[in-house]
Amino acid sequence: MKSKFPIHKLNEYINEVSIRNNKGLVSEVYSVTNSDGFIKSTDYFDKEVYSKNISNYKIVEKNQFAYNPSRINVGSIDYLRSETRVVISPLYNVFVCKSVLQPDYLLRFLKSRVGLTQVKNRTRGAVRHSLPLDQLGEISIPLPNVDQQLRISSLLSSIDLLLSKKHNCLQLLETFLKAQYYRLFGNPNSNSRQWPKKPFSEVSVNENSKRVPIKESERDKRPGKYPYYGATGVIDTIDDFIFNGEYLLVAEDGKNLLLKRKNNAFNVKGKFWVNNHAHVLSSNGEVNLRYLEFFINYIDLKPYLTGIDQVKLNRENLEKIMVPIPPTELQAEFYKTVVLAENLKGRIASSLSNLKTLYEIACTLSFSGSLNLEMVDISAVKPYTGPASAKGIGVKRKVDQPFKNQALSLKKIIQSNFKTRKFKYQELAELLQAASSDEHDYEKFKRVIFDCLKGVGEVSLKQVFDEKERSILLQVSK
DNA sequence: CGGATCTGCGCCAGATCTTT
DNA sequence: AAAGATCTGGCGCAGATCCG
Repeated sequence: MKSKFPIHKLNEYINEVSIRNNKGLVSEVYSVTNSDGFIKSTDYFDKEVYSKNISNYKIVEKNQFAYNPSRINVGSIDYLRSETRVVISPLYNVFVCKSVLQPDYLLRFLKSRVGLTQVKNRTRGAVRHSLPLDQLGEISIPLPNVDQQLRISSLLSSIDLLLSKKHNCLQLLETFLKAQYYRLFGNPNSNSRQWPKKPFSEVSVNENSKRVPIKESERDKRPGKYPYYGATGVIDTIDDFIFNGEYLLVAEDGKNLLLKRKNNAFNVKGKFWVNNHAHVLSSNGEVNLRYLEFFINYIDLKPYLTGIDQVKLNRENLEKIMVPIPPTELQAEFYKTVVLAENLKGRIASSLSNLKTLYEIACTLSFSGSLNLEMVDISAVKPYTGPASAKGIGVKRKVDQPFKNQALSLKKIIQSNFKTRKFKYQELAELLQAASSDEHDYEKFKRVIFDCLKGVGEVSLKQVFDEKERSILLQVSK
């Protein structure tokens, strides 16, 4: 990895934390997922998936990191942002950063292309690719001073903010369309406007027979520009097409028919391929295809679903659905709104994809140290000031290296300890960086220490090798 | 004995097989 | 061949097993 910043091994700046919930003081159970990071377990899963007894769970505090060793390669890592403590399953590894390494900077690095490559290279195991904490520690990270880290974080998070605002715009448009549908047609479930009804089979042409599933390995051999559709959207691309024109696709199976996290009916135009998980429908002129699409998305499909284990909307049941038929003019009015909204959605989506590219570029340039970050305003940013005390909240199973009081100045620490104190190179590097210096070479340490010891009488400074720690220490003695 | 690591379960979504 | 049923691998977890 190339960078203008000094490169360091991560293990110099992180310490494992393993504090259990033995006293049962923490009841908020979280998970760390690849899509949402830290999230309340019951918000992510439909039911309680965690143990009834959570006394062995690990307690996580604000700014501490947690990751799933078998899932970090797909992004299951995050640091806790909330003020309140939470507990997570003991399978997670929990660690804390020293103050010279800002959590947000570290997270963005580990999720960047160059960070993720290192993560993937260090995982072990054949079936489960697992990354133990000591291997995470072997990762090299470009480490500028705290000020620079904050600027990089701030720059990247401002792009993130724009991305989420664009996502919100897309959501708003969805809400707007639903409101428009209800305004024009009333409630689709109860047919509150009492429009005349026809079965689905009479208002569309089913073209399921033309579908062809192609297995993934085959698709890999046939790369191309045509989208390949599954139950709820594009899942791949391929070198050929079997449909050409405007169609309505309706999911045939999958839990999404109940959960509705994505649309079950969607409009597709142009040349494309469909596997055997979506019904393919074209218009027979009875109703506007787009009206039909939104109708399917807004109604409750539960009465039409079969399958005990695997949820399914088979063709027979789909064709039984009674579709209210509002006047053609109203359908045309709705269609006009849909086209306008989608035009807007398309423009937002393309700027979203540009923004994602921008984020990637900003990431690469930031970590390589080739951006001038003076323009980034960090006056409102509160830097992370190091690990908090975990006293009294649980039982520590593993004793960590005690952290030094960062509030004390380097000079005070050295002066008050000079008689017997030994200083680890790393400890000094940390203190020096905390004092916002980005230099940390051995000669500088000596100068700083001699500076600090001025006026305390005659002292000597020598290097000793610590057998136990297997590292070189600086010893100050009279 | 306690912490680290491995194994397997339930669930999901897409892939593939079986029946009509 | 179409429709439906079953299989498969990935995910996130719990609990068993391993090991110093």
